[in-house]
Amino acid sequence: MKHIADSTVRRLSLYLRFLEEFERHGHATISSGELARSGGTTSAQVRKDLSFFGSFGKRGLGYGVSDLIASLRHILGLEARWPVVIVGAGKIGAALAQYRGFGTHGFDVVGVYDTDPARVGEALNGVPVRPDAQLEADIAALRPRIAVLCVPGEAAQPVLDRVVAAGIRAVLNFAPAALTAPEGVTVRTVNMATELEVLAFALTNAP
Amino acid sequence: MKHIADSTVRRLSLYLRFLEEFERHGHATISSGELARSGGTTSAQVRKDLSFFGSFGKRGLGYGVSDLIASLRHILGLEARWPVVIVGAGKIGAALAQYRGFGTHGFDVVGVYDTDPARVGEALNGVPVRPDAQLEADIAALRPRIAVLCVPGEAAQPVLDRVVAAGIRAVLNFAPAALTAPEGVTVRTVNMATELEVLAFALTNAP
DNA sequence: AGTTGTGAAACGTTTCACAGCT
DNA sequence: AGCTGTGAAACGTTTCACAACT
Repeated sequence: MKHIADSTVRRLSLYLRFLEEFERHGHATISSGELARSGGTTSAQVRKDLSFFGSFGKRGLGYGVSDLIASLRHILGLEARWPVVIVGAGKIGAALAQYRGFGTHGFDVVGVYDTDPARVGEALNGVPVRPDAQLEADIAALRPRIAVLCVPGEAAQPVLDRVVAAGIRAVLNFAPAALTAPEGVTVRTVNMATELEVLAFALTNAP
Repeated sequence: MKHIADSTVRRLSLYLRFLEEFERHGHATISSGELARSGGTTSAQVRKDLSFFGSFGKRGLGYGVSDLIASLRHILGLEARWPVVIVGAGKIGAALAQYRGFGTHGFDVVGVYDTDPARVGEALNGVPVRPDAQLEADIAALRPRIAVLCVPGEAAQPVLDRVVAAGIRAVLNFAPAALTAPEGVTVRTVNMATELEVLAFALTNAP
């Protein structure tokens, strides 16, 4: 398949959110224009994004809401559930482990790991915090496909290396660190400092 | 000034992180190539990013680390501290309020707000949780420039409208909702579901 | 010799505009 | 008549390559 832009995939995810909303409201069809308005983009952009994967609409009518939901779930790889491990049971890790949205969107937290013996044994939303030393064995046994890193900045690269060695190929990093991973491993970093600095820049250079 | 791409601003923030690291290690100068290697980009990209704002290096030598730190802090608007309010003292809001990185990067949490009387009065990292009804009055009094939204999805748009009406022009949104704001208001949304779905897509379409 | 700063070229993404289908 | 799907055009971003400078 032709390479798909990151921005396109992010918009597909957004479209899916709105379609689910539309379905709850009982709408059966939707046009690219309506979808665009919800997502802050244009109708041409919506049609182009979808066109990379096939044609899902009916000319003159628009898209069937539930059909398009099914197509998007297929495209995004959401037909099966994804097991996830969270590494780090500090404030952020614990908050994420208890976030209901994980489960409702098809992701299952199968383990939370921490080096602090005081935190091990605690149960977060039904998932027990396990010793960090167990990480590799559990990845081998439970076969999670995604790791979420919520460790201190200086621990992030070593933990990334460990989960990659254990077979993980997708990582969501909340640690304040820029990470390097081998080819074939996808890492997305959410960095609070960068987000705030982009806002500070916008405010500083406001009209 | 010519419009600066979002991607450029994000990289400038990253460069600043690395330069601070370099300074702690006692390095006095750095070349665009070294900076690029740390940040996962190219030397041409580093030079181009900086060139939008002026010329900060010495040909044949590279950049003075502390000079470039000062320049980047100036460009990003980090010479004064930025007061911030956090709306929502649930798991994520509380975790953020206690995150030390806020303070060390020049942002001061001046208030945390929640509708739940059980949470009001609690102190998070020295900042008391105040009643949601106080939000407008406190924004008027304390003049924060940035609001961080950690409320449930359905509350996000109403809260955004309130903080905008009260004078806020930059918002970091952790609520699972796509928000619309008037011209002149910058909103950045960090959406867990989207981040995970981008990873699921990458895994599904792996080589 | 080494590295910056920057126009020009290459590349990628978004928007346009319309043929084609319902 | 109305809306999709899509090549082509416009636009934006990154990479190249080299003159300018230390």
